[in-house]
Amino acid sequence: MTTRVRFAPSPTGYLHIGSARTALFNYLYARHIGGTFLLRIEDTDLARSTEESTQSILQGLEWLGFAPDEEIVFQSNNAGKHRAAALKLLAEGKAYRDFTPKAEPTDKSIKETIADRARRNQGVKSMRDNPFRDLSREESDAKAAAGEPFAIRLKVAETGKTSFEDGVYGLSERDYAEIEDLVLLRSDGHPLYNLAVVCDDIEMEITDIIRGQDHLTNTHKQILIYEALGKTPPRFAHLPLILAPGGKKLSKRIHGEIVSMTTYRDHGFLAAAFRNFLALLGWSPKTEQEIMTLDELVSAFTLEGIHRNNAIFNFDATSAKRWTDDKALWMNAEYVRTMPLAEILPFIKAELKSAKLWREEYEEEDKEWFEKTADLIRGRFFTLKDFSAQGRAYFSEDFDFDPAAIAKNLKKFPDLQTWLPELAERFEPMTSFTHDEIEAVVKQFTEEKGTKLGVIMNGARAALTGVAVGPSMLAVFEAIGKERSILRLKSQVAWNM
RNA sequence: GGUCGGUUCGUCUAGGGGUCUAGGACACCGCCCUUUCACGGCGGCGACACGGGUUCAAAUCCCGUACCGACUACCA
Repeated sequence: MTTRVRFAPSPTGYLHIGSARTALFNYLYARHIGGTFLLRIEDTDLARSTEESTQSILQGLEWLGFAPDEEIVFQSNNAGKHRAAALKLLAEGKAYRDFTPKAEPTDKSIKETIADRARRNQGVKSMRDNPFRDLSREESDAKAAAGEPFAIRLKVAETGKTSFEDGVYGLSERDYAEIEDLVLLRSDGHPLYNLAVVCDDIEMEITDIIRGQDHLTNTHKQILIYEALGKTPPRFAHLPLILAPGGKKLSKRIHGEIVSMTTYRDHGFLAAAFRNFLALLGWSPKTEQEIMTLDELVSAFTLEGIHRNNAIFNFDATSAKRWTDDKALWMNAEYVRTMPLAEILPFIKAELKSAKLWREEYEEEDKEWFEKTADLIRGRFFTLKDFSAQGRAYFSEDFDFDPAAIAKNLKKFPDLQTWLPELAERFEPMTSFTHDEIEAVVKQFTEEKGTKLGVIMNGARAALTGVAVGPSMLAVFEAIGKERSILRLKSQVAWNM
């Protein structure tokens, strides 16, 4: 039997970082053993699920490169089957109708209500004391026929325990006494999560369920449903959670866009880099290699490398520099700088296009220049956005000057206001404008002025690129070209700022 | 409250009885290189939650405590 795994998000928000990692691990696991990777959208919570969210999740997955091997399953389409399964269990006596009126919602938070109730029931209430649990079939049928609303609950045995071997957490056992007669079907006829998941996983022939650790205790309930349905449960593996700094839950409400995958795409992250970063959160190849291609991740991935403790996604919302995890940023920079040029070129092109800096010549007569320049400037970039921001001066005459760069490299040396235009004049007669020739001219000029090379070079950098950082200035002159260099050295724009 | 799980540098992690004066990465700091720099090179700072056991030997095994987390719903 071939291995089949699924990623099953509920569309109540965008694809967040924890879900993205769950998708990644499922994907890596499937590819590692030549299995099938499936996607199921768990949209049974009609009140919270939105089409917009589904699209956002799909976009996130597409960006990361995890295309499902078969058609996407929408859980809401299977409600009829889930209902039928509940009815079947009812007919077989494995479930019963509970005529207890639905509890009224309180104004307290849901979590608190649950904890309160649990405390109150402590040592008082048994999990099996539902008055309708042992109602005779005749009585139950009669009440139902009379139109009394009811929910269908699974009849959990009095004694015994469920147990399974978790792929990450090891043996997990739970006494039946700890598990209530869970509701399968609501009184309004809607199936509940645990039933829906089990039914769908059976129908999709899922063999391995890899999901967040928050489902670890749910697993016991689900195993009970598998058993009632007469099916063998699949293998389970639970993943540690990804938490916010301080060890708190990472949530959309308090952490905002930082948890959304689309944020990273929109901030110039390379999917390959983010994937790589995500893989190392909660999993380790147990080697010292950290930069890994997808193929390397696939072949190194095993459940044994997954941790049992939660990981923290580290960031500082109050800092512009650390708006997201340092390591994610570093990883992306590493990819931007060292990826094979041919692989990153399409991404650079897309970035320039969206910034309206792309010119068709870059693919024709200026192809060589473009590739050489892109390769030159990426050495100090962190994200794709840098190509259109810090790198803007290479592709456009309309670029901004960084005030700090002007102050530090230009205005601090007032002589430069006349020197730079003079240097431009030295460039004018040059027939070959390349590294060695430029160096000779600039050095000669520097000596004549009795100043330091750095003063001229840094001043020129600010004038030519608007920023204080970049590659070797000789290479910059070459990349900007003779004509544009001359124009920018002569320009007084920066001086008037 | 109960059940279950977790706890190695600030963060991601290696290590699973002796090789640990605990290794790597990010961040931070310093030095070097350099025309600048957020490049590169070298170095530094920095952790086994706590308390008991077991053992010749414990970061590693056992117990307890603390802290964190999940679940405890006619949410998913």
